[in-house]
Amino acid sequence: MTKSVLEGLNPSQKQAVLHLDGPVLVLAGAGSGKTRIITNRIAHLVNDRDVSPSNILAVTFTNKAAGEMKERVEGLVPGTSRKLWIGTFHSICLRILKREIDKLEGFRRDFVIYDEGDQIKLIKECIKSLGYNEKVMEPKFVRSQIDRAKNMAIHPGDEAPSIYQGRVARVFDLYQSELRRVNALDFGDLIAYVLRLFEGREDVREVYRNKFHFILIDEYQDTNKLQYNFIKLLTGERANVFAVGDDNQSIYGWRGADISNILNFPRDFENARVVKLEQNYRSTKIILDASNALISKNAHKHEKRLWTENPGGQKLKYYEASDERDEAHYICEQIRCEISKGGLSYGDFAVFYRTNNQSRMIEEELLRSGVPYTIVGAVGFYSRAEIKNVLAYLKVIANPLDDISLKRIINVPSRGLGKATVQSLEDIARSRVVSVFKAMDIAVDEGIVSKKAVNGLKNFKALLEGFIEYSSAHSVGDVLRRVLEKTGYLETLKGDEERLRNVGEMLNEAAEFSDNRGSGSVQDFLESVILTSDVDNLDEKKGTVALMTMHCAKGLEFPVVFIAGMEENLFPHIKSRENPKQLEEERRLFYVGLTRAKEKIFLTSTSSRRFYGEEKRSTPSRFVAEIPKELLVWESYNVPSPESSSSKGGRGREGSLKRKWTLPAVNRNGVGMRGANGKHSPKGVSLNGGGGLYVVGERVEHQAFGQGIVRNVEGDRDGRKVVIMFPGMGVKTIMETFVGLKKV
DNA sequence: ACCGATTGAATTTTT
DNA sequence: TTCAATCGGT
Repeated sequence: MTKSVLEGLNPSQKQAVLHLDGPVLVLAGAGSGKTRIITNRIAHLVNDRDVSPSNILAVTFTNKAAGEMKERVEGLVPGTSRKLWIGTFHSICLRILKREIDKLEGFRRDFVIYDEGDQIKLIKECIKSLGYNEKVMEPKFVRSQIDRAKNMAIHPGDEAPSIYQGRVARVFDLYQSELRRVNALDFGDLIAYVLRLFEGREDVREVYRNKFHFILIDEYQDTNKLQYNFIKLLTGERANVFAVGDDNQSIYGWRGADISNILNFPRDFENARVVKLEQNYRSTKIILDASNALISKNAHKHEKRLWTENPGGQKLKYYEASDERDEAHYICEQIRCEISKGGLSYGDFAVFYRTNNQSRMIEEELLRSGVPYTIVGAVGFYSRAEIKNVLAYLKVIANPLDDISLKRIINVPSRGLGKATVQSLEDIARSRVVSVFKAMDIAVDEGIVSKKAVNGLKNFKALLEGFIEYSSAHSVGDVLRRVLEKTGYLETLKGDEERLRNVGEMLNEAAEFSDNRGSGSVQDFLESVILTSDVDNLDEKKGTVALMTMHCAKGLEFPVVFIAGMEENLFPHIKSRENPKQLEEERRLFYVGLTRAKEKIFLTSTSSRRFYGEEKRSTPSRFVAEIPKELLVWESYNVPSPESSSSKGGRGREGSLKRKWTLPAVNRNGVGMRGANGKHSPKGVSLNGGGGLYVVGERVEHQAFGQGIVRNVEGDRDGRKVVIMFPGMGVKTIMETFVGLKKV
């Protein structure tokens, strides 16, 4: 037995690693060392049980996780990682399809993958050509419906109840055949077609069943029906499934993840063994207690209690800012403050938020104070128009049947091929059942379009054919460089620094891709671009503060974590308010955020936030109140030291900002007073202490409003009133003597 | 066919 | 607020 495989593992971990044949569900709480379990188990299989690495399939949630796992396995058993199959469901299925898809009728191996934007464009066309009104049937909505259906393994023709009938189903149907016509697959198809292949071709299925004797799946709580079917079909009788997950971290319900996969595992797989990993090695006791308390508010979960031997640590800090700028500034100051204490570097910090748009202000503030940061995800690099254009060129080069991409670039840069020309091309394509690419020839030969357009079409077609020819013998980097040269696209971007930079960045990436992988074809590059998420590129060793949504944060850990925007209607998000199930998912999301932290957590909210240009009042999230009060410290209003705000370039806007800072911003809660005199108070409590029954910061319970937190005490001793913030219900002012009010 | 200007819609979360 | 789509004039 290889010693290193079991070294330092606790009994449950050992049990999981050593398990023999048959299904296992490892319920691995946050920070319980699940990655280690998976990698060590792989090592154990290979080293001690003579399993060939090529007979092992490991499914991870992100490419990043796959890469890390590969590395760790390689460290344990050198030489194995190359033969292992490790990757996301999507990348694994892509790998299978690239070998097998021509066994499905009407598919070719040189297909491209459509991203969300492509999907929407195609769906829009389908809606139009079916004669539906796209104002009524929103393409975006239809897309999400189709996506959902796919994730639930529903086919267009299926007799499914509800929304999948009727017009959406008709669009779905047409969309699928259009995808096939243009030789493209969407995300869901990657998995769905593998399934179809396995179902329809026993010989193919047997090849993979015989190959993958052992299947390990990480983040099992976030698998959907489609993925479940894939696993089921692949394991067959053998059922050597090793599923690792934590139902408390299921946060992708909206994407079709089916929490019942993990909840029903013991029923789905006969004789399944369940191993619980309940010891947390990541966080301080206080962080763990807070997380446990929070998640206990959820009804649906496996019973599991995380514990730790780690020391207590520091209480969570909560700061209520006046607005986003204040919030961002607070975060900035805290980071600088922690750094100045020594021992930590910028890379040890992460700032999480619910929605991507929240990153703006925080980014600005970090920039202003010179704190290095990395934003993960934001407004996707790949969703910018200039990048999409460049990618569209590559897509057409890889797959000339791709009408959507072709139409996108036909007049970029402008070459006299406008709406009318495109319309005639589409007419030709439809009537003769050919691609738009082909239709260009026909239009030229038969002179169906204007003289000017004929010329433009000729040139454009020749240009593309030149690229295609060139790409057969050159790597993406070269191809892209040539595209930019010959089309003169860069010239049209002149003056727009940012766009130029983006395209330059894209070119770098393509060149790098070619270098790293010897050949690096256009198709390979496109696949990597579309299947690679932003988190995959996050480098913790870079030494920068990481900014990301809590969804992105899954699987990561940081010594110090900030969670911004702890406000009702933002987190929990307004759209998940009505549905208790969705509310529970929001709570799990918060749980994920909290459990990323090793040492310190800062929570922040604002009392007013701008939405689309409009300022809206906001109240603290109910989740804040769900953290036991003895684990939470209310931070007072925290005025920045004079140097820090004035030394940074005093450009126009900042003047007014500074004034904001010197105002006792939130007078009504009394906390602002202390801050205004420049003194930092570690606790924003007990300011009015001594006199009345209630003190600021204290937790109270109202017979009707439930639990709340005292924000201020007003009036004199004859008629003292308490101002209380009830999470989710707002701020109320109540007589101190009211009988329905008591301390908690 | 092209350009600029006006209007309107959008904010969950992502492989 | 910011972006994209649409409109109308040239």
